[in-house]
Amino acid sequence: MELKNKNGLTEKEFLEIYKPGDYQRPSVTVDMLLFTVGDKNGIKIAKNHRKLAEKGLKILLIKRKDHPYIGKWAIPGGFVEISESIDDAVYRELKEETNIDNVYMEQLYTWGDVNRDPRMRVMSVSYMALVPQESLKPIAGDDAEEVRWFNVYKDKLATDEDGNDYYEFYLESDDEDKIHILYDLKESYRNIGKTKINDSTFNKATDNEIAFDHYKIINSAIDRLRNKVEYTPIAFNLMPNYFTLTELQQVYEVILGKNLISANFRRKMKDFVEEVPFKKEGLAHRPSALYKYKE
Amino acid sequence: MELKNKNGLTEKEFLEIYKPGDYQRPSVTVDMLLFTVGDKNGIKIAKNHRKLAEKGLKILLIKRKDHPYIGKWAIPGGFVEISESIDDAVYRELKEETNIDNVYMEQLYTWGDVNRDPRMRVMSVSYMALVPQESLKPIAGDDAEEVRWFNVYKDKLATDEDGNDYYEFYLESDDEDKIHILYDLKESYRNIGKTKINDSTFNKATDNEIAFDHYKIINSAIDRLRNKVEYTPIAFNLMPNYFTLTELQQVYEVILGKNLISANFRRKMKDFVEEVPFKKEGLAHRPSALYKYKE
DNA sequence: ATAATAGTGTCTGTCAGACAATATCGT
DNA sequence: ACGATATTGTCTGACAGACACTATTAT
Repeated sequence: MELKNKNGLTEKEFLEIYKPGDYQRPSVTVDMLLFTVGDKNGIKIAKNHRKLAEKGLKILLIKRKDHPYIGKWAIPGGFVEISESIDDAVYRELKEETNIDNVYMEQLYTWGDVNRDPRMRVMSVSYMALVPQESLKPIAGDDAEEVRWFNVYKDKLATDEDGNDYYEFYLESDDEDKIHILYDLKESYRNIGKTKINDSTFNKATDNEIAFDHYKIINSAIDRLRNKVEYTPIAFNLMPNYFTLTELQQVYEVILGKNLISANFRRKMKDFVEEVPFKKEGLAHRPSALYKYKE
Repeated sequence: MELKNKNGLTEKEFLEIYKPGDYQRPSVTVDMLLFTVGDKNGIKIAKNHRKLAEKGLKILLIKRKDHPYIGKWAIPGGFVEISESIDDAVYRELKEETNIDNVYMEQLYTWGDVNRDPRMRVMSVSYMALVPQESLKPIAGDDAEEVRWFNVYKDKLATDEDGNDYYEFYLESDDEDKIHILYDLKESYRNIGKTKINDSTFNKATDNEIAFDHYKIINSAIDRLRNKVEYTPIAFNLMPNYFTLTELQQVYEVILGKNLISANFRRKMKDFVEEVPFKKEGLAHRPSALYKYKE
């Protein structure tokens, strides 16, 4: 059953003389969207009022130190080598740039517009992970002048009569030279056939921009993260070994961007946690039971 | 604010003299998983018994006419050109190979193992669509000797004490020279950090194989399709303008691979359909109301 | 009348949102 | 006792699965 092709070649013969064409190929990168939940020092400087919250959803960005987009903030990542799988590449980059191991990176989407990068054709496969802020020792590398956690917000402001949704979407760093990057975001809907498609339109509202199309990637990752946290135990990646249900609830609230009712939250978490026989004491109120992740 | 890099170049100057490195780049293809629901002529020739069903979930495959995997069945697709976006590529290929327009193709996953293709490094971005069988005029092209719809099944057989799930996963063509491609599929679970990951292990149980890693891609697309059909109106892409609720229910049953209770199904569909003022008559039973897709 | 499919009503349990009520600490 | 947070109970409405029951056609 040695099949031959129209030139009378077996597969072995075919492969021996096979030469890849010399047409142009794209470069392929992996981008890592690293999220965490951590303390927030700063306050909001945006259009609408917001209560001071003590924890915030954060994303790790690097400041580019060469063209293009020099000085702009970008999602960390790097090129996929010819001899490694895409998954291997993203875990390698994660280890190299943050020293993190043993975290599941979920593939989100592959971005393939033609002019994403002014140098050449670059496709980017984006991955996401939720990591404890402390677990990470970011290392500024060749591409990065600086590495920083940004609080990230996506709050719905309104829905118009056509069903378009308007959001305030912004990133903000806590550090002394506070950076605030604001986009006005409109999510509109159209039909292809009978399927409703979502289009996002960004208006840059501040000078401090994000490099490349990375604001689109961040926006889409937030949606995925919020969705994912609702039906998977992904948030437990952020918790220490023992934690209170209130601490866990805060993590969910920060990721979802809304307040939850504790009675309902506890009911929902019941099967995913297991009480341990000691408590968190020393505070001026009833001590809290501690729990660990179950299963 | 004309920023210069460490070599004293502005962005314009940098881009003018920029030369992409000569490192090797991967080839990138798009793969189109075209599903439909249609009449089934054949009967099952597999391990367990199955009632004869009149409709089946089908996927479009092409028979390769050159090495590698000559004579094997593969998902249609093609290379992404250097000057078109990935989305443009998949819609172009769809139009070229099937003459279909105006269908939403959803990006599923990007497959990037190193040895997917024995010729060279090829990454594949997979997309999925549900299309009416009649709307499609498949054209055998350069790569394809033949184009054919395969009934596709993924039935759970058992779960063992470790929580591994065992499936029968197979493809089968209706035509006179019936083709039957069977895999024994085990889905196991492991943890990376606190996240549960699914691994699929395939054992080829027949000689008629699928080209490349396309059986993995098909398997993962079925999961996505079943999930998607539960919470989006994607199935309406398969319906004609006017249809009965029983016909719609059959489509759902075929995609989900299980029977539904009509009272409950009707309740769930109530808001998505609108009755039209004529009926489907002429059959030896109560005539059915016709509906159209609403909104 | 019968076969066959169309269509309705209703009981059940589950689950989420809202919120009231009670518990237990340090001060 | 008071303030603060922890924890439980319970009412509600939405919804899904199961299934019994009624309706309407051709033969």
